[in-house]
Amino acid sequence: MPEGHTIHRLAKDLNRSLRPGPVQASSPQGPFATEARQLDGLLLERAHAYGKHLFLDFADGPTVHIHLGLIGKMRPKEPGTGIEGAIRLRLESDDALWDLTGPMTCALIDPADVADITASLGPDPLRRGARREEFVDRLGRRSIPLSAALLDQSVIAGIGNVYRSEFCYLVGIKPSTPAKTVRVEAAEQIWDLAVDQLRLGVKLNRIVTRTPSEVGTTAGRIDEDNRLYVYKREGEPCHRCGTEIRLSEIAKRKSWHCPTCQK
DNA sequence: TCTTTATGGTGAG
DNA sequence: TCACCCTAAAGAT
Repeated sequence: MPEGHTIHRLAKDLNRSLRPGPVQASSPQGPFATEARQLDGLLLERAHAYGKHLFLDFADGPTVHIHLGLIGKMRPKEPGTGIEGAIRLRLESDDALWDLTGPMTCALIDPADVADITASLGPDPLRRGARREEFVDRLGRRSIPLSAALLDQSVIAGIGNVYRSEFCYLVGIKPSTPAKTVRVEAAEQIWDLAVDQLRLGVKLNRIVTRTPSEVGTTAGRIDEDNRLYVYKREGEPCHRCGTEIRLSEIAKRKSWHCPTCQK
């Protein structure tokens, strides 16, 4: 479930559980075996995230660049767990074990590569120093639909298909609205939303856009089927006005909105 | 036991 | 614009 919040949360968890190491690295699946051997036994300097990109810096060694893509997962396992599934990279310390499966990217890179990657990205609302004006400016230059621009990682880094629909709903704008016609105040509102929502996403390790009182909890647990306003809810009534939520396709991905609440 | 879907992105034409 | 990459769980039959 990889949008930006997932990757930043991963970086946090990896820092906490694998640092400083030394870290044992292996690639049970095979394709990354040579690279894993290069990492084996090194100290993890730090894990950090930029948008949906995860970087693991090893002391006196390379950086591992991981992008989970649509189906990739990096999951903690109980130390001693056997090999199940197609594990591209396994990282182990004395008391932690992480398995990476199905990543779009898993490669060894150097600092220049890291710079190239981050330079290609728009501001990341989860990073300190990210500038709202930068986002507003980049959004204002795009004639594509707002919902498409929010998916464009060079406009804003870390937003994915869930957040884009939810943000359009929360600001009350139809997803197909050309990005450049969105008022500056609304663009600023979207950025502020992104900062708040992704931070909450990191904290909860899941996307929850509805307010706590709306979501409801059972014994302190979040009601999983009640976390979002529009995503994957086509045909169901809007939580606010009751109108049926509509599904459309924008930028080759599904997009949901309420035709009444979003004009 | 199939087929489909998924919170993503690249490269060729 | 399209084909394609990666994996696993959910849904359909």
